[in-house]
Amino acid sequence: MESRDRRRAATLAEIKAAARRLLVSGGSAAVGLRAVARELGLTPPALYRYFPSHEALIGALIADLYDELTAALMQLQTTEEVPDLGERLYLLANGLRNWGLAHPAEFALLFGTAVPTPDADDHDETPGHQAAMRFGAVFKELVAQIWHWKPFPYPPDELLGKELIAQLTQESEHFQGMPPGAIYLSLTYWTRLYGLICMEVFGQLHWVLPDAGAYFEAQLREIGEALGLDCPPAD
Amino acid sequence: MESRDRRRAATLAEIKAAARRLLVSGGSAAVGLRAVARELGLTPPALYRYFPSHEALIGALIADLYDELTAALMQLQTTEEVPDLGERLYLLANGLRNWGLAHPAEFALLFGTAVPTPDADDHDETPGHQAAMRFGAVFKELVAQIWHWKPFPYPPDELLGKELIAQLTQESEHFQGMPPGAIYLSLTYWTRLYGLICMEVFGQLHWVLPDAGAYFEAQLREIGEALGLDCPPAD
DNA sequence: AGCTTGAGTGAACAGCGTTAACTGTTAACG
DNA sequence: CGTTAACAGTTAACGCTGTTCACTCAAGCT
Repeated sequence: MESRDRRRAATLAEIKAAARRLLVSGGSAAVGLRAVARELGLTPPALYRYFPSHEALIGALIADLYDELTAALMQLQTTEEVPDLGERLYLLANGLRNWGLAHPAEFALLFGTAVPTPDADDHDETPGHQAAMRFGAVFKELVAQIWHWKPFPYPPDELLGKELIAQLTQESEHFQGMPPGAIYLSLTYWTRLYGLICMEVFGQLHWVLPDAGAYFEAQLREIGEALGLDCPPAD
Repeated sequence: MESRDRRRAATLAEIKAAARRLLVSGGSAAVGLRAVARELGLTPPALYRYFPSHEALIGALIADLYDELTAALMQLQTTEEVPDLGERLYLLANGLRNWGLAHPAEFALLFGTAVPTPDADDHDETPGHQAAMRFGAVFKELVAQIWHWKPFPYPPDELLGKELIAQLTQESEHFQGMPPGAIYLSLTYWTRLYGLICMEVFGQLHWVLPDAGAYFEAQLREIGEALGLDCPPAD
């Protein structure tokens, strides 16, 4: 005798499972309210008992995917107990890339063209945004750990400019007290990694590199060395 | 007495103008066949005299925007006659960023989530893709000019790895005979610039930097120096 | 047992891209 | 000059979308 709440939770999970199935097979455009309902043998209005709108359904799916990705990356760090934090970062970076390559549709939903809408006042308190923050924290915390474990040399303040230093100093508390120059390098790592993976997954590197694997490796070595981590050689 | 062809060309231009107006005011989702027709005081099927489908209309709009961006960047290089090629690259990079920040909706249409569809066989011979190639050539040619003007030091082959060197060597003819290491650095420049601008325009940097201008400047200096260009100091 | 809650349905609305058949106007040709 | 063919544009309709409202019916709680 399934309790009513359990039944509800079960169908809710089925809905999101069907939504994801459609996402994988046909891209984000294929995950429509009616299509999801069709997948479950329900009529479209039935889904409104579970989500207030189509957008909310997509939002929940996004949040789930973020959490799944976050969990996968955290597990990647902890299963094989790697003491070297630099190697952990390497695993993390490759984990994100592999996830993106293995799940391009999901990746596109999470990281493709996020905020073109300039509606400022509604602070993103959506579950998707919060899950994105949790995801970002994985990298942020590991980089901060690396800094406190083996502080890496960072560019002198004169090179970054007063204004940037001021902005980065303001973020110091969110980076566990790292100095602005170190935050700059961390941000550079994230920026380059993110851009690289997006370009590869979205196929914007095909015109010059059919297989960007080797390029990614080289870039990863470069930005790893910038953080004072000794990386494995190329060949 | 307007010739028939002229009238046709005029309405065709009006259609694309209306489409762009809708794009700017409401994002790419607002650019619908019926909305465009409404904007011109026409009925939706009338547009099928000018475009075989909604997708084709969007494609033409994309091609136009690419060409406009390309023209703006090329003009930026030639109006003020700057002999220093490094400064030209700097102007180009800033020009692309400024265009993206000034026209976020258009930028998103061009560079947001381009190729999630894994349909391989239909070689992209669409006007949009061709215009994108023309756009990319602007950067590619300038970087090649810089190389032949003042060859910059590039990482030794051992650092990049045999496979990457092999891939880059294959692209040497498309880069005016540049050695693989130099192509690698050029690619790095483009990759970092592109990723940086996308992240800023799409608002994925807001959570750490409300105004990414100073960060962009610093990054530009960094990648410029990697190409042997002496950049203006920070403050 | 009776009342309430809630999941699900059917019908409907507005909007979307697209097609077919049809109406004028306009340019071209014998 | 008059005929004809091409062409811009319309109306009506199809199937699709997200969404709302009124309704049914079974399960749960008191």
